[in-house]
Amino acid sequence: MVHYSSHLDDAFGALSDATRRGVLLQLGEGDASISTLAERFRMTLTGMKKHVAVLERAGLVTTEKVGRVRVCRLGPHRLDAERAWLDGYRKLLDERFDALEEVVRELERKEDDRC
Amino acid sequence: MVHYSSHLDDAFGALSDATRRGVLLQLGEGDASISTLAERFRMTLTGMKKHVAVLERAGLVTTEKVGRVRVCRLGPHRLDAERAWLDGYRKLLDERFDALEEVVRELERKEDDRC
DNA sequence: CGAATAGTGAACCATATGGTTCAGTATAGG
DNA sequence: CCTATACTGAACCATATGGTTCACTATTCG
Repeated sequence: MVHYSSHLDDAFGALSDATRRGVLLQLGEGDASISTLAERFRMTLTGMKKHVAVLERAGLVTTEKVGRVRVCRLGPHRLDAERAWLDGYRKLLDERFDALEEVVRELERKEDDRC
Repeated sequence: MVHYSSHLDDAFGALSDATRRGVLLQLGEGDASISTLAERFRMTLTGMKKHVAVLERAGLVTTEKVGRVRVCRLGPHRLDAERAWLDGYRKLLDERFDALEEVVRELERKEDDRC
């Protein structure tokens, strides 16, 4: 079964791992090589390379091979769409909550009528 | 290898699938049964139940068995921590960008001195 | 040149997703 | 009571994660 992953899928998926979130914060301090990242997160080069690949696919990180070193830096993705989704969801929750409140008020009003 | 998943892991993981995001938006319109959701997203009951289980583990959905129907509704999780993470990341990006600008300005100043 | 360093790729392993089918259980309703 | 409905659980399948080791390549540097 082929899986068509959207931008949101990739980004949220990339953020769903503590190591990858840590790598992003680390790269915020400055560019780093695979080795540096691997050492800091106590992992093999190969393991870290896979994480970087996931981040790269999501557009969160770009890499460039300089000599024998692969330099990793933060990519252009600012997670705007993801933030927008969360905002929309919060608005939805608020509306839903308001609707429930309305129902409660309605019930209370009827209750008052009965008395 | 035991995997200790954090709250952020679970939430971002739950959001990394279009069907699950759709289910959340759908539940924003009102509570729904597994059958209703399965039909709307053209999936078997079993498949939908698994998605709901993931959303439930993330605290985004709560369910209640009423007779033979399992009613799904939006849970208490407002994704505040996830939004905060995205905000922090954006701030990090801005700071990093500012730092790069500073470097560029510095280089330009030296260039001017040389001339 | 030769050795140490940095990365790469294949292979392997365990678990989680994202689905399915199929066989069962529980309940609503005539 | 009987049947249709709604869900549940086990089993299965393919792919993605999250790791590892090991063999290999490419580069730097003395």
